[in-house]
Amino acid sequence: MGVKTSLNSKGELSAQIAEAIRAAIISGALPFEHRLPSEAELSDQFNVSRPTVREALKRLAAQNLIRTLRGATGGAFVNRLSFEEAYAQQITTSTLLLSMNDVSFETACEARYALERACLKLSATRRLPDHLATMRAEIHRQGQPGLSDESFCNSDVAFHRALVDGAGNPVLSYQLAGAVEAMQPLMNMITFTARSREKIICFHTDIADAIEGGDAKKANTALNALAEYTIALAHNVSDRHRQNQSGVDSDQSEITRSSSTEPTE
Amino acid sequence: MGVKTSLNSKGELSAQIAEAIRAAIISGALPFEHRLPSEAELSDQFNVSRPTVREALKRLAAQNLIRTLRGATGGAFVNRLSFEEAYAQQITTSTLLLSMNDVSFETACEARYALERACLKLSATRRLPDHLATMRAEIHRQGQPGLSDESFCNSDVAFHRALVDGAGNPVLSYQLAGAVEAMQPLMNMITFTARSREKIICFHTDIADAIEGGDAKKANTALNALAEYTIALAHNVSDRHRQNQSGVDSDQSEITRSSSTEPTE
DNA sequence: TTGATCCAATTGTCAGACAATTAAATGTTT
DNA sequence: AAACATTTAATTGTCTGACAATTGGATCAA
Repeated sequence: MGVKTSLNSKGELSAQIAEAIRAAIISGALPFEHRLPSEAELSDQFNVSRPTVREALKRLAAQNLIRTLRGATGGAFVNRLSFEEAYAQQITTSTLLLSMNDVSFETACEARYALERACLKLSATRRLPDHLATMRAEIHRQGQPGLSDESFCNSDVAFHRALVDGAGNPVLSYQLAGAVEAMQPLMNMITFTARSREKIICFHTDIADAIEGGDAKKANTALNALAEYTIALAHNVSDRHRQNQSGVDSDQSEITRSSSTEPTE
Repeated sequence: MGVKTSLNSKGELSAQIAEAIRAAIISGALPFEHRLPSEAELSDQFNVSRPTVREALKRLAAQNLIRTLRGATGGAFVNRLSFEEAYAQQITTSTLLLSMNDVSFETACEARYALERACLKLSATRRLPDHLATMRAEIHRQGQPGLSDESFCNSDVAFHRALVDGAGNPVLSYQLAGAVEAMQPLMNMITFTARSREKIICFHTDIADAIEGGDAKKANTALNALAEYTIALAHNVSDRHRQNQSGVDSDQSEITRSSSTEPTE
């Protein structure tokens, strides 16, 4: 029996090994919770050293494909990708993509509201009392005086999450999580005046009312109004931004310290 | 100047280091194409060994956050996440999620068509001749006799990709790529009869006609019809499937060989 | 100036060791 | 026999030091 697996392709060994194992997982040859051979056995099978195997396993761990446990019964186990993990991955990827490709606020906004619009009909018929309660609660929170911009944006995200989750389709929620959450940094750029908050809350209330009444059409109208208003707000901000902006080129080259760091020596 | 960075938090060092660097990248402290310190310098800064640093870097590489190059001017460079890479990541994550959480065909289908519906309006007004041409070409291809099920599904995906891309919003395309592509394995399970293909082509034609005429409403109607029909088809298949299915439990424990492998000794 | 050669920096890989962790096996006491 | 403490073995996590492979630039010669 061919226990040894040769790798002919080119490139780094750890990448090849990671790819081989990933393919095995995706194909279903390695079922969930299945324990991979130990690092020592793998390095034997692939005829490489243990550090190389470890680099391969770390690659897979970074993609949530496996978890590793220490100890006598430890090892690397095929991870069942949960919706939670998928959400998180989706969000980080979306956030990075947006921040790295200077997507215009208009484009991102358009995408976000277009996607949300897709949920309205389902949400209007299926939303549970929970979702509605969350929406109402967030609206209330948004009306609190003295709420920071960041908190307001967080609440905004929570409101829309509830709206999306109301559709009762986890796949839909997963797909939209990235769109909604990834917008947050961009949203945070907008300094909401009291007046604009008031209007936004008004739109939110309209949406919640429509969802409560099962009126998808009315919800759609309200969401459209919110979308238009948001984009208009952003337009103002970006105009002001353009005026203030000069060629600022930060030249930091040190890695930012993690929260728990201290200079040594 | 504190060159050394201490890591107080718990867990594996390589994970902590990866997280610190990832945070620095996401925060923008490390701009694109910026070269990270060499592995030796990093192991100095974080006060760990080089293998540990390497594991951290491999984790980041697996997430497309950095690339590494060998040689005198080599090193690890902050990678600008392209839409292409983001697509690919999005698709693999979505595919895994669906295959690992036995999402019902109905749920996935509903999500997919709901998302697509979000693009119709934009696509009807913005689509370029290219998109329309692709849609027409794929429709034609779908009508070819003797086309394999897999090719038909591929063409189906291409058709819908064109529809989505017609909206002219890369963020939207990115978000939907996962939904559409991840459905393919599920779609492949359905054996399309000549009769059902004919109907699907009919719906596709209706959609293309509507998009060409800029009639979002008509396109919406056609897409709804297609969605209903697809789900009905799937229902039949899953019913038949249920009858045939008994508890099959494969117990493979070997890692599938990569395409270029051979048993040794 | 051009071309070939050498050099230094850097990542990729290896080997072997030890630390840390964990569950199971073993032994001991009640 | 049951409950508890101890040992043990397996496994991952980390370190050290070394060498190979690669690659751009420097050096030097024609």
